[in-house]
Amino acid sequence: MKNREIAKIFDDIADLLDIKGENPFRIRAYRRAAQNIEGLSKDVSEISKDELMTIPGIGQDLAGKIEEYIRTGRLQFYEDLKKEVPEGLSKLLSVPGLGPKTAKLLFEKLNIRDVETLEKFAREHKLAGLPGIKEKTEENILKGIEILKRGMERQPLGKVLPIANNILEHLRKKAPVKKLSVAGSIRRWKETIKDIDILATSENPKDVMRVFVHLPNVKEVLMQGPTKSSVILNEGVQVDLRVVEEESFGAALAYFTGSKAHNIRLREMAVKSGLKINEYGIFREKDDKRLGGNDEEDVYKILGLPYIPPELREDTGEIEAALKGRLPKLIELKDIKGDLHVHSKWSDGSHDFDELAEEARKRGYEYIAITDHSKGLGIARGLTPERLIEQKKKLDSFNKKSKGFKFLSGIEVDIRSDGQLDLPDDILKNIDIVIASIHSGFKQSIEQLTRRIISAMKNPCVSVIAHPTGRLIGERDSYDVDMNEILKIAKETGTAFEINAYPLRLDLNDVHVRMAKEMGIPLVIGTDAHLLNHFEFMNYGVSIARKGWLEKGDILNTISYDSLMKALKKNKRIN
DNA sequence: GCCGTTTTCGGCCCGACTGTTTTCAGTCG
Repeated sequence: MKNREIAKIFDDIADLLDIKGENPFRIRAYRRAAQNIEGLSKDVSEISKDELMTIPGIGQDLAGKIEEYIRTGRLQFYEDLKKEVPEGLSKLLSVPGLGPKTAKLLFEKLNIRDVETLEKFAREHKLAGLPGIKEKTEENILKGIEILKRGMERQPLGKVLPIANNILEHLRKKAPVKKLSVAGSIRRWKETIKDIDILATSENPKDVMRVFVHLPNVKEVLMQGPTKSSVILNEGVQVDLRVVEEESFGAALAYFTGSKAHNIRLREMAVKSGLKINEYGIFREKDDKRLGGNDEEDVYKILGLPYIPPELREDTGEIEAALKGRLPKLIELKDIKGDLHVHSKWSDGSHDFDELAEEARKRGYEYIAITDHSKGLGIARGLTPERLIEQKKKLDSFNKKSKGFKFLSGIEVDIRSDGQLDLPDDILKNIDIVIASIHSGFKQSIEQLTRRIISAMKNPCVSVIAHPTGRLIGERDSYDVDMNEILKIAKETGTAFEINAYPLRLDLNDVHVRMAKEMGIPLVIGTDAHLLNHFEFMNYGVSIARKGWLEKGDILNTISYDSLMKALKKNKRIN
């Protein structure tokens, strides 16, 4: 899978061209191509050149460049460009508020080519005096470097979303708001978030802003105006609040939800039909007559499109699908009939079966799978064969007495570093759902890790591979696996893949989910709950599924207990 | 660099804010 690598290179090229002051549309072409390749649900190295050119934003030239990179492992154009523009220079662009023009200026006039030097010069007031730069700009550059250093760039959704919800609740209670919504990447359920965007309507915007900048966890007010205010919270996240007119709420919501690429496509379509879209509404170009904008649906309807859910708005084919009437009917939380990844007191979970059953019933579930760790994870008090058998007996007797709710006996069995499972087959074959996953040896080579997972999938007892890439967002990168290869084998073995809904995992991610769907691999969503309130994470799992274009029928735990048990047996090829 | 029932060349989204300016460039979303 070279998709990420190539996307990164195209993005780098865009940065370098940007600094060179190249044609902005050429730069945009590279960025768009990068984004579309990253979001691609196929392995680029398996796509012919002709087919590459059918990807939006990839033409003759870029298809050739992709081919060159796959064939030779390098891209001459990129190498030449790096010689022309010093490498560190593009790092300057990661300083918020500092763009390509300033980076170029700093390099040419002062030979600044890294952030450290930039900070030194700014502190010593050596930047002021350059054209367009005075004291205030120096200050802003230092502030930008500060933000960069504090790692305030992007934070995991799982950390930011609860903060955003708290703010919404506070504003609803304390401020004179009418309509109120989160927008931006949170609303699109991106896995990492740069800042929290909130949109409101009010008859008294000033009061709303006053309440906002006095939120209890505000650390610094960046700006405060009648329609827009920005603050930084103690948690290190920036929050922007915009108050708009009632009649513009829909247009503004669409606008501030993005993505930018999605918006650009919509506006291009609008222009071609003699229309204009901005954050105030949708207008007829010739006489500026306003056609709509109160509701978000207006924007799509007037363009002749069905409503596109926020999770899909990434310009990764959703507009084309909408035009053809082929948008998926996305899975919803209410479709989920049970959680297939739950830990109990028997290993490192905190609750017994009765507590878990009660919580599950409260959420309207028909079943949950108890999937404790296996013995290899000593630290989590993993189950020995004996304890697993004992646990299954307990669950069976619970099920006999229970009406309308069932436990699946399960296990999250460790895939050892040699690819062997941590428990013997003659034990596993009697368990309803065997989830295999990796908890050690992350540093192995891509070949080793891929082989490890494949050998687990080839074991007929294994129904599901859990958190297949092992990442913890913002803490630990994915380990190296050949996802394309693994999914191909999954297709052969009938193994399902998990969307682990634990907010720091979200593993598979949306791109892999979509890839799995297109390859016909069954998926399950599990929360990996260790506490009762972790059941709440199902929301994240469903959203990643939605972001991966999944429908109800693509997820196994949307079916009834009986059908699920049948499906698991069939997948395991055991009669 | 991409793209096309008006086009294979000449277009390519839109607006706000900031800091530097005296009409605008740079950056951002």
